[in-house]
Amino acid sequence: MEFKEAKNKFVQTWGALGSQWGINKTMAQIHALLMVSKEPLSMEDIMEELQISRGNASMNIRALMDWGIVYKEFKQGERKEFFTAEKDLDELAIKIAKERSKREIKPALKVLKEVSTGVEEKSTEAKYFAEQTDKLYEFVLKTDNIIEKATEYKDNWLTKLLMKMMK
Amino acid sequence: MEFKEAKNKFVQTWGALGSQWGINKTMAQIHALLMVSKEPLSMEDIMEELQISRGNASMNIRALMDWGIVYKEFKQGERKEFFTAEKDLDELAIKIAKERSKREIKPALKVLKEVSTGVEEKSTEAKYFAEQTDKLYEFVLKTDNIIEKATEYKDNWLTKLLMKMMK
DNA sequence: TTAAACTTTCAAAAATAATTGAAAGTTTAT
DNA sequence: ATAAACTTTCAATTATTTTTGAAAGTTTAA
Repeated sequence: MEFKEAKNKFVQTWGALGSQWGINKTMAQIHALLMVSKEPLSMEDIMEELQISRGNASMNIRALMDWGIVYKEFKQGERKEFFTAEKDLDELAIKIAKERSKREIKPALKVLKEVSTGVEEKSTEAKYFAEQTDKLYEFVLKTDNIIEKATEYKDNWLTKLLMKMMK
Repeated sequence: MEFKEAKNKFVQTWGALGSQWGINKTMAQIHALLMVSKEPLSMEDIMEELQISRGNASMNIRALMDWGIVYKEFKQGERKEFFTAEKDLDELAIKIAKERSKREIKPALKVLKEVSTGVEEKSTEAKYFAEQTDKLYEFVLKTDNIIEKATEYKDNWLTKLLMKMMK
């Protein structure tokens, strides 16, 4: 397999995986590209390599930086900005987990709490609803807590998590 | 808060959460609705409650059944089909995890393996690419294995996983 | 201060995904 | 075998999301 071909296949696959997980395809592709690039890339490089517009590149790079998984770099004597990906995979996983927890899980938990406790009605149906949403609340909360604990440790987090839970 | 209002809020929230995780909104809403319904619902019920077409209901119910998290039920003397959600949350999580692993992670792993080992070229760039994709492969594989182990246990899976890993 | 080099913004366009609804298909009862 | 009751399919439509590209904004150098 040609290097170029392999790189393209990787970038496409990572992009498709991103889509399936609610992440914009281009965003995932830029990330993929930066993951396998030894040297930081400029916006031009990225536009060129992925065949995308300047606006698209700009917006998605910004989104990746907001997630804290892509960094801006400056090169000696160069005016333009360069970008690199967070390449420590544990760190990457932690950042993504934390961000998704903050943006999606926490708000959902808030709503679950509200609806599970906020209904006065005492019909069988309403009681069942409260029961189920409460269970869901507890479950999601538990899951989120595990993620939170796990991300307190950077290296070998699972082992360390186990240690703490066992003591 | 009115029961109806709360139910609606829950269904909408669950639907939005689904979208953010790459799951069709209606699919997530149907699932949400069934989660809080004590009695099985018919396709009519679902169409009515979510204000969606018959085709939409049919396709998304089928998808939920393919995921193994919604079941068909038959009622005494009734001709039409009724549906219920898997309400055991551990079981639900396991099914979702397994299905996503099978559909998305496993195929991605295959590609990662291919591209990380398939490039002959010996340039610095190509070597770096192979290195990075290999690391990614190992990481995703490790993560997928943890999920796999975790889902071997239905109840209190984490504790049991720990036991096994500790021995 | 000016202008070149570069980045961001955002309305419009394009691409993608979800939804509809009616026809075709299936099952059940008689 | 027929028809009523119900479900599925899928081409066309609609809604949503992404992308473009040019104008506006920013920074740097001289």
